[in-house]
Amino acid sequence: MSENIQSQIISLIKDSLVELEITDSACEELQLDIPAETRFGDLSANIAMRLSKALKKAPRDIAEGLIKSMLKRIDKTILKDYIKDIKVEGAGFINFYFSDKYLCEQLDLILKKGKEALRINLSGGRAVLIEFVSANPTGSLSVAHARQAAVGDCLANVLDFLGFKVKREYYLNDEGNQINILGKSVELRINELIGEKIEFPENYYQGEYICDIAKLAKEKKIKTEDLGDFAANFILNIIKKELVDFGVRFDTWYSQKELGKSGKINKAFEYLKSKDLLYEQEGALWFKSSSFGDDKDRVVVKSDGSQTYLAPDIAYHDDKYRRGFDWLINLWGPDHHGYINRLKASVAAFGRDPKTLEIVIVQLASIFRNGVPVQMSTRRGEFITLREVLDEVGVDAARFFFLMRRTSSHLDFDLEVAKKQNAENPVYYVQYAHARIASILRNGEFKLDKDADLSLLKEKEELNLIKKILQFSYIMNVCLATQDPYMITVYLQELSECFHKFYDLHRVLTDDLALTQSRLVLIEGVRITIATGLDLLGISKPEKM
RNA sequence: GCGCCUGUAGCUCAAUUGGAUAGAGCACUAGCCUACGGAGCUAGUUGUUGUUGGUUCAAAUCCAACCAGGCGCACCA
Repeated sequence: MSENIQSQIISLIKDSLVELEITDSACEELQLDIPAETRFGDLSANIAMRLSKALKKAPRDIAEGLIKSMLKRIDKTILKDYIKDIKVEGAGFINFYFSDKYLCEQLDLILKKGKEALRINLSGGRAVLIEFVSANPTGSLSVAHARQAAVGDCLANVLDFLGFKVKREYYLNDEGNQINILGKSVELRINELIGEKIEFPENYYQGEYICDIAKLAKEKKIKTEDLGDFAANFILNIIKKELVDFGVRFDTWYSQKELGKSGKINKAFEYLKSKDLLYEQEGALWFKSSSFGDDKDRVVVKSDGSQTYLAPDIAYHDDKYRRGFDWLINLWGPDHHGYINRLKASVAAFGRDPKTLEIVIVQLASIFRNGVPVQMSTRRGEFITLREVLDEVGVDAARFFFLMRRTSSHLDFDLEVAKKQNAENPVYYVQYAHARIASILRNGEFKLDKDADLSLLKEKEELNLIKKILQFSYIMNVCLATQDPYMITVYLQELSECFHKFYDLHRVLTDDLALTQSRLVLIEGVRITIATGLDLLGISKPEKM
């Protein structure tokens, strides 16, 4: 749906409100919705209902008055050719009906400009940094990380499509407690290899991979004090490979160790001290986060002199802004939600608007096999990994399934369903539509003619298909507003359904040359839209299956 | 105890961020191949939206309380 026609309609309504001398706060935020059902038109305004109380008039009467005023003026505007009808329906909705001419022009635009016609710039020139996954380099990526990777990558694609300057970043926790324990875990396994009898503590890393790293470290004669770094580096390379194989790339890998060396943490502390936001108590150094909405103040330097995780994080997020980003998006697992307030407090402490830091909590995914939950235990190192899911169902199905549900909702991922090649599996349903169109376009007889007469498209299914295509930009708006790309998967299933229905009722390739050419244009428009959506999801768009 | 998330058809989930008769798929039943890909389509059945109040012209959606499930609540990361 072009932004243009929406704003045209909104100014038409506004002019009518002025003419009728209606003023109310409700008039300020005029908004158009896409009705749930096509029989209620193509765009709908609820302004009459919202004005009802203030004006002490029935919504339908207000709507009638507005429509009368609009119809009087519409001939002088560009909408004359694009709006077929304006009707009051239901409780007082004002429904706008597109003309066939409008639909044809929009389809024509998509054919001539390709996916560029679907693009709208909503960025306002903003630069956004999306930080996601950021898993500690102490083991393979889990399915929880996998979902974060899929959501973050897709969200970045969407924001990029909408004109934002987007960078993807992985914060690398390459020093501290976890790395020390990792090093000690490897050290113990080496001792075991030498033949010593060991007791392996429960909080050490249990996985088989620790033994593999121990063997390698022993061969390479890595010094004991370097074992942590060696293991972390080794595992990081595994993680990088897993992400590449999942189709997720990062622009920057931000090392915590480097951050520590840079002196930026001390500088951040100095700033906070100058604002009187740090104080000592019981031998520890505290950040006055409660002054900025946190439940209580937080320790940044422990009484033993070491830093908590918050210390580098404060400097890290200050640094993100200093690098020129005006919007930060962090994707976190649900176990970190208690951390949101203190980090936002740190942003506010530097005089920045905490709203420019968006924390997206990505809920967990549960893995099922034929409806039976697959048990996971991170402690024993026996969890299902991204690698296992990829090996079993492939990139396309894995990405689609991780993106199929609202990000804030739990997700049930059934490995057997993801492998099925039928209608139960939505990724195949969508890809099948794309392949089917590609197959028709490949026919040896008719070529795509960009100047086809689109006014021949008159069937209900044909017009519905165009209308569905035009909803694409609306979906983009919702993804931006919610910072959640999942709706693309829902939309693509709906668009594919519209296509399959059309396909079943109407032949594309017929004896009627003109009609054939217009229908070829129609399905190419559908193909471009599906392809654009699949690109955003990071899923292949097969010509054949 | 406090905080966050969730609760919609037998199952998995939608519902255009407060709109019109709450919709899809699976499953079940009955149909559609001398047709561009049947990996598809058509028709039928399925509801006290966890409960009770409140706000609103309008509530699955917002607010309050309660019920049930998940996850947090460190001088761990």
